[in-house]
Amino acid sequence: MNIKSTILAFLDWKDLSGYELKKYFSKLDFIPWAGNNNQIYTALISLEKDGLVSKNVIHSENKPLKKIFSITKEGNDSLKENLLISIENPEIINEFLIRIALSEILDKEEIINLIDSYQQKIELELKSTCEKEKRREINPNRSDREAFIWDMLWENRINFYKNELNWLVKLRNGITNKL
Amino acid sequence: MNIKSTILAFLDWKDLSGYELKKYFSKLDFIPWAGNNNQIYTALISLEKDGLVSKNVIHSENKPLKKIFSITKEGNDSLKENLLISIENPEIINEFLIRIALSEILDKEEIINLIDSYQQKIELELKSTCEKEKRREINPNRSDREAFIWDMLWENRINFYKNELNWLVKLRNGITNKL
DNA sequence: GCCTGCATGTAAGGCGTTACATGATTCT
DNA sequence: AGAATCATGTAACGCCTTACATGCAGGC
Repeated sequence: MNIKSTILAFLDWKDLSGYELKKYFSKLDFIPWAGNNNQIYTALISLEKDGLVSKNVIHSENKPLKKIFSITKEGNDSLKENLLISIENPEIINEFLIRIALSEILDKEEIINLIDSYQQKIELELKSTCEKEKRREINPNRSDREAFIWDMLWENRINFYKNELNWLVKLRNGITNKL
Repeated sequence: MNIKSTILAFLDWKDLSGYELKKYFSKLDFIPWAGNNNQIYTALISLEKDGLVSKNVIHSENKPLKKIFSITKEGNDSLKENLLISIENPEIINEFLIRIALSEILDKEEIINLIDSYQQKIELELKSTCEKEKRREINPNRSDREAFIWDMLWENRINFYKNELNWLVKLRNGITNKL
């Protein structure tokens, strides 16, 4: 799944402008290209060139011009194809793990401080994700199945943070008791 | 934590060549720059230029030349500084989540197939990580504390996969019962 | 008067991967 | 004889982020 297929899938839900896509992406935790307009605008140009989306320029009074994109038949075929091929493994880049892996040089207090600040960060993330889940600002909600899947997406992320916090307690206790 | 600090931390453990660093990185799941020699070799050149590491070229008989790098006093200071500043949040890029988020276009069977192939992938990853944990090929083991931390690193990754599998069961059941 | 939001886009650069290139030795 | 491992490095490219650039409208 690259950014182009993701844009196609959103346009399959409803017609959107680059600006709207950017906003949506930044509000959904499971989408990695958060708030990056360069990629979104250039992807849209490329998708249009390939005939996978069509553009409709809207001039409203008292409003800046807006370019609304729609998915085409070819775009739909391309999306379906990309959804079904080659699943990649999840990429977890947790720089905290690298840090404590290499922390032999630090003394006990410094490591405990590191753990505590990471824990605070995760608690904040958990809180923020829970709030987003409650608000559910963006939600296609086209079927029971889709609603269920989107609930499960939030649950996945929330579980991750909760598990991380449990693991941190064990880590902190272990280190406190050593030496 | 960037690749330079990570290299410094390994050299703080023991003197290593670029080739050895590359091998170590590829065997440790928590290090993201797996098996990328370009970055390692160029980082070493840059670290040497900045005086953070020193180089020792070894010509053994019947063996290719080997450039062994050691950490300097300045490198040690830089490492300690970098270990203590600015923790980043974990980055989780799970393209499977994007896929099912956008899967309204697919029929039930196709989604179930997607879930099953992702589950198989995670099971394989879990198995592979468990094997690596048992072997513990790379393990500085300089203190009880460090040994404990490295055990916890493996546990962190293994927990992630197990939680993902539990979540997948719930997801699959939910979708099976819908429609 | 200033900040935020709407709305478009471009430029520069960093980070990371894949592939290329070379050459010796050791294992099968 | 051929494959794998040891060991070094370079080139090209793609992905992604940050910053820059513009302009209007509405709220404080």
